[in-house]
Amino acid sequence: MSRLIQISDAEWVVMEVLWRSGNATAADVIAHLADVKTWNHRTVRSLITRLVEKGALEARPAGHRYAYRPAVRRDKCVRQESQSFLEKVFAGDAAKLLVHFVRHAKITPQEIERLRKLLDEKQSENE
Amino acid sequence: MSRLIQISDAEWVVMEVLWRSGNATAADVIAHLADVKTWNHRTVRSLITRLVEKGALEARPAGHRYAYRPAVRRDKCVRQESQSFLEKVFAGDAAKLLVHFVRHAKITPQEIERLRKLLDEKQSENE
DNA sequence: GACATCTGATTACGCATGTAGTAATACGTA
DNA sequence: TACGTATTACTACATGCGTAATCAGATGTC
Repeated sequence: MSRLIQISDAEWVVMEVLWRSGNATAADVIAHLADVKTWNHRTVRSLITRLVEKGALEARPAGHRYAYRPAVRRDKCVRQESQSFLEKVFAGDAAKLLVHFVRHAKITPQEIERLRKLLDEKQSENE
Repeated sequence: MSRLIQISDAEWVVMEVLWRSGNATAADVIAHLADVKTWNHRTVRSLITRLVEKGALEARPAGHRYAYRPAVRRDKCVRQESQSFLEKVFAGDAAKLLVHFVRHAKITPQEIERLRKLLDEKQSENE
């Protein structure tokens, strides 16, 4: 029964702050984003409001303002975004996607090693 | 000077047809999509028109109608889409993305083998 | 040649998104 | 207590997107 929540690019940036801090006021979020984005503080508040309407954030009264916190788990949203990207661009074929990123992405030798191990695990699961 | 062209989900489906056939009339595209999508033919024509406006398709007169063909390479669009997805969801960290998909995706043993080889190549490039 | 049909051009329309502005209210400070 | 300030609520507005409809001209068909 898990409703599908679409989180836009700009909203995602806000969610990242909340996923990291777990709990914050609008002012906190605005402060965190000041380094990263040139958004007007009203813009950030609008994004927060929309995220609450969408059910991605939860607003609890805290004094005369709200404390916001995520109402959806990050990993779930990541899976959902990943899935729709996979379907749009690689026709649902994860192997093609992996080939693409292995080819075009910058990866360190350590990361390559890590991936190799993951592939091993994956293979043993299959057996 | 390569302009950034945004191709929406629905438009991408149309582009796939043109990338495959290389050259087609609107009627051809509509026919190809009939199996896959329930779109009204007017919808498909609208999408084609928008793609021409965006510069993603090229329309050449062919008799009393147009023949359309891609004006942008698929691999370039794939890279662009991949890059923005990577940045949105994995903060630009390709290794994290790869870990995610290796973990969550269905991959056959053959594909795992293929990826292993690609990692080998990648590693030797690094040296 | 008359009429149905195909095509492209133009228009529509509601919802999402990026990016705020304004109004109302509560608070803290001089 | 008066006033500037923070906060939320509501409103705005252009653009993009999904999904067509309408209009006008070219074509094929009987």
